Amino acid sequence: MTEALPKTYDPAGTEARWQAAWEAAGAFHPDPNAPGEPFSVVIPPPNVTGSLHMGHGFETALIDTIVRFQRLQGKNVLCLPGTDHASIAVQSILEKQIKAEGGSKDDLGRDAFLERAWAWKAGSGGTIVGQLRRLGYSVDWKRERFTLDPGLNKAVVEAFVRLHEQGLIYRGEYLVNWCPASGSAVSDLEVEMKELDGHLWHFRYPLSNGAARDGLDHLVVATTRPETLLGDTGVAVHPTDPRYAALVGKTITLPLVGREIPIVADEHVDPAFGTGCVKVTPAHDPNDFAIGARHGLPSITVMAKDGTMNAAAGRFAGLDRFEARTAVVAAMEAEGFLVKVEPHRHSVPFSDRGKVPVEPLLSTQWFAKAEPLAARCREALDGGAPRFVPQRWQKVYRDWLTDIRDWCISRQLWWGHRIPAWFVVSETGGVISDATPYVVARDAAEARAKAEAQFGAASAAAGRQLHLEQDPDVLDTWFSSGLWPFSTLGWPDEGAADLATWYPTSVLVTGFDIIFFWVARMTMLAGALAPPASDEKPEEKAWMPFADVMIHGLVRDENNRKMSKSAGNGIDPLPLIERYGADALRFALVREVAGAGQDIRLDYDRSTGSSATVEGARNFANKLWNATRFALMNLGGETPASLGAPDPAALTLADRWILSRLARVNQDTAQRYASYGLGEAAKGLYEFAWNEVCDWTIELLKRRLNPRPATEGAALSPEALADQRVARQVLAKVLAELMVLLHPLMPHLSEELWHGLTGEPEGTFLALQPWPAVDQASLDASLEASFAELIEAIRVVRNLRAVAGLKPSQPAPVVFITGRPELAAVLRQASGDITALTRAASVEVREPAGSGDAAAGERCLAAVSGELQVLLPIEGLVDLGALRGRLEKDIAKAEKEIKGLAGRLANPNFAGKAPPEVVAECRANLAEAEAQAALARGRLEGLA
RNA sequence: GGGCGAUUAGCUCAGAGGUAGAGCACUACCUUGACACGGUAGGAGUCACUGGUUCGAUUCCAGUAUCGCCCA
Repeated sequence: MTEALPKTYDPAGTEARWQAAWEAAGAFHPDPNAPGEPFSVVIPPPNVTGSLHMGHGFETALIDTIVRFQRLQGKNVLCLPGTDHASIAVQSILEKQIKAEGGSKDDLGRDAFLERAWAWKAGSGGTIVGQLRRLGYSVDWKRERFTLDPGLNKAVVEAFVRLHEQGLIYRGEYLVNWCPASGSAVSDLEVEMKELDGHLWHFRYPLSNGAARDGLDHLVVATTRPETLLGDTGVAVHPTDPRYAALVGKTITLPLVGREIPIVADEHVDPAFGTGCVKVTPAHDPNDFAIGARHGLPSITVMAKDGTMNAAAGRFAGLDRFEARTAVVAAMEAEGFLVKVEPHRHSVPFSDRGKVPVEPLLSTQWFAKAEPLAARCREALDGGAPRFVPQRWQKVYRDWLTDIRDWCISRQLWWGHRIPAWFVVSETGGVISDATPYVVARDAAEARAKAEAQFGAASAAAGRQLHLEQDPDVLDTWFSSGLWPFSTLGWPDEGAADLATWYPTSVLVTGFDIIFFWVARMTMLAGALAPPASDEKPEEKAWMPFADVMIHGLVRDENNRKMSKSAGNGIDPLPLIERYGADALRFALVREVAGAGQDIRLDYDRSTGSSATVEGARNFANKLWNATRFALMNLGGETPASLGAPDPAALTLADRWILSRLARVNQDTAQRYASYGLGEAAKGLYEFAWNEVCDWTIELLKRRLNPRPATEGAALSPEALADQRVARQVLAKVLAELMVLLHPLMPHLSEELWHGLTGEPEGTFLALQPWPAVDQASLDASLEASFAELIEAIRVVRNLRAVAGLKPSQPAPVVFITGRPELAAVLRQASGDITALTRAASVEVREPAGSGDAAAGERCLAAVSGELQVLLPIEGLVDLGALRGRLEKDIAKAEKEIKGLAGRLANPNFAGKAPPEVVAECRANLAEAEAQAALARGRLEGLA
């Protein structure tokens, strides 16, 4: 890249080239035995059915920025990618396919179905993994994992067996969330409440045998789900409700069914809702289930697992649950039991995956006991582990871990980790029922051995031969995801090198919507299973799967709506990457994230496919490209290494300024990256690179990089050549170091430009370089302040020229008047720079001549900034009106300031109570504002 | 019902107890030997509302309103 670069940066080719080079070189495939402090991140695995959306893009940008920074810090970094097997999602895709072909999964059978599922996975599954590469993700692709991999299956089985041994997994009959669409139980977390407009039906329930109390021969119950009344086994009222006190203990004859059911008193009933009487259907409602348990009411299930009514529903058997609702209401009305119907808005639980209302259903499932697991996590949190960034999310995590309910982990599906439990079906006549004994084991052989030990003798005595059948169900996908932080590193092999080196991991980066799914379940499972603490790691924290949890917000669409597949409002990152480059997209997303944990809105024009935000980042990339292009045209073929460090004595004011700024930005940026202040890091670098490096430093260096001999054609003086070399040294150092600082955010561009600047060979990577040491000797705050004054002076001159209407090409003499010797010195020292940047015909710096500056009478352009007067003594070209306007504005501004400051100082409380340095500063500002106003007034009069 | 977050320039967002910033958009000028995906200059805000604390509040506290999210 020594030839002149094209004028515009073209990201596509560059990005593809470096991605290929990194991967080919195995640049991100770490050795667990390599030196360097371990730093590890396991990426929350995206769903294997998914394709890349902006949320992944965003999370990837964050994670990759973090791990690239840590790599530059010399850490032994592992970033491990993968996908999860998404039981329900994959199974529903396949079932749809099979149905379209006219078959069913049951025709196919389990083995053929699974074969087909793996074929699907090999084909269209995991496209997302390929798409992630387009972002330049510095993960170790050789360690890529899938939650159904054999190794991970081993971990899942081991985890199940151990948790069962510890009594943390049990089997039982409880009300679970049944998703009729997928034909499986789902966990509480996979249920989403939706507000829907429904009805509240009021039904008359007659007391048994025509009995009447206090003139009442019936109760009125209100329900949103009439079809469940077929399963009612009681009616409940509040114990203190005087209306019904006399009826408690009596019975009701259930309409349509004729069952006699008791009236019970229960605290749970809200006397103010409806009539204050509720029907109790323990088999179809979680609250009723609890009431039923408290009062010993039986549970009658009236629905089958496909959402139709079963035989217990009598004449309604076979109807779909929604048809049954209509039919039951009609029958109640016909028989005179319908009192009234009111419109009613209520929450209906929906299955996340199936998109249909879930049915609370009594069924036998496997559960993980949550409380003991959660308790250990809460204790760890009291000790500060894990550390949440931003901290407020830890409350969400803690609240969820408090009053937690048991986790239903079995799924009636085929695609997934089959539950390692074997039923001893020979004990129950070949069928699996709630009463069938079982053993939990690592494989069939172990199961048989355990069964022999437990049941062999009794069976033999009864003349039976032991027969085992494995539970057909699989485990919740999240159960395997919950093991991800250690199952991917080789657990349960506790001697695995990866596990020893990189567990616990350093940070988990994920969205707040996933705190329960991943964060909490990972910590809970780790609490029971993770490898024991090693000597170096404090006991109480060693099992915690990650030290830090960085929570990010969601990416929203241009209308601030959550992007979702069903709403169809997702913004596809891939076209944006093609259009602007992966670096631009990454930078844009990270730069927007300064308010950590806050949602970000990505502007996007759907008609053109453009995004101003990403375009801005692309422009920034192009700016860096051109700055480097400029450098390559001006470094005379030299590199930072061949040029060496500049002699401090030879540096100009501007040189020392930019080197001080560079050191400071290096320091700040490293601190921000390390503490997850990624947005701030991006913003800081953007401002530094564009404003300080490009707008000022490069402009100031131009003259020195291309010195003009005193006379046309003459040789350059030795001084000019020496200064040119200093200018080259400064430019090369600043740009090359800037590329390192930017690398975590814009890996491809920085890699490309760093190679251009340093001339390093292809096989060397910026990605693996050490972070440059902060040059402490260069830090100089007072110098930075002086330089800011110089910049201000130049701006005043430019403003004056613009206000007066001078053509940019027209030279004009510049006179500075200031009473501050140190400012005068800076201006004199920089007069060459001022000439270059303001088209000055000449630059003169002088002190105010006594009271009422003699120059005041001169007819010239004038402006006042603080204690600095700037004059442009020229005749005939002046827009006097505009100039007066400018001065009047200066005066007004100064007067406003004077008013405010004087008012404050006049308040005796201020002088008495405010800190002395604030008062002093206030006085100084007032003096300066007064001086400025006086000078500007003098100038204005001089114009008259 | 409980909790959390947001409300600052036309738009998207920073910010901090001492009189407000950036990017985009806008206006004027500039095809200047890195870059028009650029440069220079400029205009633009009662910091949602009401109280309180304070010498001083846009910033801290309380309440209100609107929007969004989580939990029940």
